[in-house]
Amino acid sequence: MAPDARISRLKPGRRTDIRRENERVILDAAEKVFAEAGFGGATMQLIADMAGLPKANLHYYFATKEDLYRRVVSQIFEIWLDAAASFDNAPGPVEGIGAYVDAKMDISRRHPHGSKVWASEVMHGAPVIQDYLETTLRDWTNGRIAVIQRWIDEGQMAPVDPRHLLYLLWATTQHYADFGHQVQTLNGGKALSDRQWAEAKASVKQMVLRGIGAI
Amino acid sequence: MAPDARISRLKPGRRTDIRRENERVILDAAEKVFAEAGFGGATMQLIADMAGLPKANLHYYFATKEDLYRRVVSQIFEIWLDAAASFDNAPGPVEGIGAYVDAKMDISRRHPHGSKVWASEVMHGAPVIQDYLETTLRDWTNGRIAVIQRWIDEGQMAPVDPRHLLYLLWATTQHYADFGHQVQTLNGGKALSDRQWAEAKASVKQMVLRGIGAI
DNA sequence: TCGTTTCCTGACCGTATGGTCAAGGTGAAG
DNA sequence: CTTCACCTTGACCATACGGTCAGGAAACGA
Repeated sequence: MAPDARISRLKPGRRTDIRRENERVILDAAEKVFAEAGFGGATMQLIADMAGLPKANLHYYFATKEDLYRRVVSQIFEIWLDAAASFDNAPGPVEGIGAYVDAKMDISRRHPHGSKVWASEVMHGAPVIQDYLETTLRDWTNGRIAVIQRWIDEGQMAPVDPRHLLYLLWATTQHYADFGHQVQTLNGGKALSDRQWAEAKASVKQMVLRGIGAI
Repeated sequence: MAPDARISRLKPGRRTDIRRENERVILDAAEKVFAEAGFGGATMQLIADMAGLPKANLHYYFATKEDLYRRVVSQIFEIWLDAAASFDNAPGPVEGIGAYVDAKMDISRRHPHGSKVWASEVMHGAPVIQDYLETTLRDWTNGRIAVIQRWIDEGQMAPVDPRHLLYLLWATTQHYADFGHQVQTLNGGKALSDRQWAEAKASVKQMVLRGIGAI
């Protein structure tokens, strides 16, 4: 309201830190709760408890449950896109797809909650991120299909349907996050060790690269 | 109460039909609603509307929401196990895994709701079917691992880790159900045609069988 | 110190949900 | 027809949920 010629730039002071830190804490808690209980099963009270804040405080930073959920999903999509970059600038499928599998497996290990929220969102018909699917994801997919097709044309891999290859990659790498509980149960109830994660990566890469005739 | 020497066996009369039919209608509606909204997001009212029955009638057949959910999940597990039979009595991986992929892809197409409910259940930590995971699923998995290992020992396929092969199979085939909305969006918003389903099956089988060195 | 903005939170509210119940309807056996 | 077990359902209840709000505390700038 007060007219001021100078653009008042926010110096990173304590106030800013408070907001940023609280938003981070709430988003982390929300991601976990949404992943474990689903959107419908999650309650603001549960998220508040997980974040160690009063429920009313959540509504100070995020107007509604939907807003909070939207932010969580967007955050995941960003991570997803970052991994997608591993695909680019690779001379061939061995490097490109190999790096992509590595990146996606790392995400499954480091962000299992996020992966579950994403899966849940898509399974329920993508009510929140439908526009992302139709724009960003579609464009990214078409771009990658072109790259794969080029590799095929160059004789670097067998002529498989690029689309179904991408689905196989997405499905398999995300399985270790989304179905992590099942994987763990079948692993004697113990979470995969560093060694087992490395073996999983290697196995997936071997099967995929061999499956497309790249090795 | 009335003492009767003869065991009064229920002849399949109209009464029995009513119960069976209503339970079927309710279970079908519940499967759909649970798949679309998740357990927490599903409401008995929604299921009742979908089934075309008053809500109170649902509670006549199923005491609680949890009971209804439990029945839905069990039903899915049965279908899942039936498909697993495709694996057996195959002379080698081409026939065995080929048939298994076919069966699982068919399930993804015919029972997408069931697949989503199962996925959701596992993602949320399998609160209801944890015992199934630890008994039936674990036994089935170990049995199949033995079969795959035998094929490897016989030189019918490359020495891949059987466990990760199973995960790849589960993940990929179920992807077409669980992420069906995403697949459809990337297919121009149209559901896969008969032809496209056949192509998907063929692509998956080709990549997998080649990936394990069976073809 | 004072004024202003931002942050915090206990108490509260309207609504929707899972579940109950009592009263009535219905099919079929005797 | 009578009887009885089974089925049906509108009305109701306690609870839990998302969201609001007023009033106070804390963090700045001047």
